[in-house]
Amino acid sequence: MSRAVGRGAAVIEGRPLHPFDAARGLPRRPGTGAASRCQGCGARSVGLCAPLGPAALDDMAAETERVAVAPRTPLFHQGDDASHVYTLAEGAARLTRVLPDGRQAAIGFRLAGDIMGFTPATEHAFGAETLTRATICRVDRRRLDAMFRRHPVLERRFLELCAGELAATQDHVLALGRLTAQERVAHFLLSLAEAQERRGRRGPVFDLPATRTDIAELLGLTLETVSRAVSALRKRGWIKLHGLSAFEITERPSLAALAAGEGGA
Amino acid sequence: MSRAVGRGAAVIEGRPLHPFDAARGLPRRPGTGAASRCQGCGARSVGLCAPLGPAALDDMAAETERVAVAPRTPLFHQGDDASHVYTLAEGAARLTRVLPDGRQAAIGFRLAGDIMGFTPATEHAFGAETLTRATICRVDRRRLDAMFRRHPVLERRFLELCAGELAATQDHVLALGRLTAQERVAHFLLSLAEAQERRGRRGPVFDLPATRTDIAELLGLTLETVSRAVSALRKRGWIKLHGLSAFEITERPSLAALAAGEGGA
DNA sequence: CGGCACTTTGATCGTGGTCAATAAGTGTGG
DNA sequence: CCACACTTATTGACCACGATCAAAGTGCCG
Repeated sequence: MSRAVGRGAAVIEGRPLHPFDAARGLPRRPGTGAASRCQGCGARSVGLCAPLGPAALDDMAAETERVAVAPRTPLFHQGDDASHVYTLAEGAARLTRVLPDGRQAAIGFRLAGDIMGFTPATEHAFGAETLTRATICRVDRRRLDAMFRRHPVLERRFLELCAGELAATQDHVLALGRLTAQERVAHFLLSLAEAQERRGRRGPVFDLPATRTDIAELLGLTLETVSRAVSALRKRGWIKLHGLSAFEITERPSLAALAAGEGGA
Repeated sequence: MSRAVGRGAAVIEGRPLHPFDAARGLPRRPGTGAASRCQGCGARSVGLCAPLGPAALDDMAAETERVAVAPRTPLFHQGDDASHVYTLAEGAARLTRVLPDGRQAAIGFRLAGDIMGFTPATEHAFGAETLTRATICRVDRRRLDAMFRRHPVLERRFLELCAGELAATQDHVLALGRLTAQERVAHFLLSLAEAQERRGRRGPVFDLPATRTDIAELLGLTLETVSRAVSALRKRGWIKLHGLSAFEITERPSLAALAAGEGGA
């Protein structure tokens, strides 16, 4: 339907990154062993391929394209043919929907190991774009169906991931419907920190792979309100900022209580 | 964790309805043919058992308890053991979450054919309660896993339903995050009408199986705001009310435009 | 017909949105 | 390495939508 990426290939650190649609032309390197194996999912407990054995992993890798993508690059748009399913191997991305009048909302953020764009429908109900530099695994939808037949455990895994996403999205509904601006921001920071901890991040400082505008679009607020809420949390001494793209939680219990809505309305 | 139902069995039309936990003591009538078959799911395109053949349906029926439930009856609570999966065969229900301070939000409404309470986690992340009189099919989680092995198509069906719920929930996120009160109410009425049409309802009048408070808790508003929004739509001549539990859409295009957010807010 | 739950409508208040100006952080070229 | 340009964040002043508090109205049941 729409071109996912502009003309010129983005360049970072002197190495050309593949704007996503260019990957269409890449030679699919069929299973040549460990080198082609999808590290991003195979290596972790969060990923799609977590339950697969080595042989199945190689089979999977043969069906998968692995591509580096520049920050702020659309992977697919709302309304596009749902011809592929994506796994985020590294980096951060967000899923967005647009209203006819141009208002935009982010449905959720995705980190390494998360799947994106899996749907039984024929077209994507939302768009996806990277927030940071990222590595993406892409599988053709029809090849994936064939994989399901060869490795039934994979279908079970999809079901688990899908149910997990559903739970996360329901949590988001609760936050949007019932939490105040400051509570939502606390909730967001905390869940971002927890997601990074689940992925093995150590130490007190977490990545903040999003601008105030990104956060606002996720939380149903404006960028000014997000900024005010962050400032308030900082002044209370509950969080600390390190530059623009990192933060630290200094009073987790207080932040958690606020995020859970224990402030009394 | 918590008792789902109070002591006395609710009685409607002189016939005792089973408060849900009482069903635990009911004899499970194993597959005695068509009479025990789960009509609620087997008969429609929306249900869990839609893709099953007659033999598989009987097998399924043997594993399923079918129970009539009174209006406003909790089926399970947030935090309960996720020991069963439920299908709504008739009637309407809602899924709710509560915050520690007592604020309550509805995650979504469910109509005939929808599944409730399916999760890979060990406990329910939300509670479910009927809005109207309803008929529920209940399957033990472990028996369901066994069913998955006997009828792989069933797992695929669960995946589809799960993905469908995810899409609906994401839509809800968009509505909560970006639509005004009136737009949300328009969106709600329209999607309720569409859900009933998908289930075969004919004619211009739709059930409204929810009070203003129910709708408010679903849309992240107060009951007064919902009432005002409904009145406004009525005064514009876009909808009509028929008593307290039915409504009619008289200007669908206008309502749809509003619900989609084309008002340029 | 009476009682009750739900709904509607009104008046006032507060959170967060909007518009606007300043400050901090980041990247680039001299 | 510093200066400049640009992006992103912060803070302030004001306003509007929806929340809150309160009272009257309507439909539904016994």
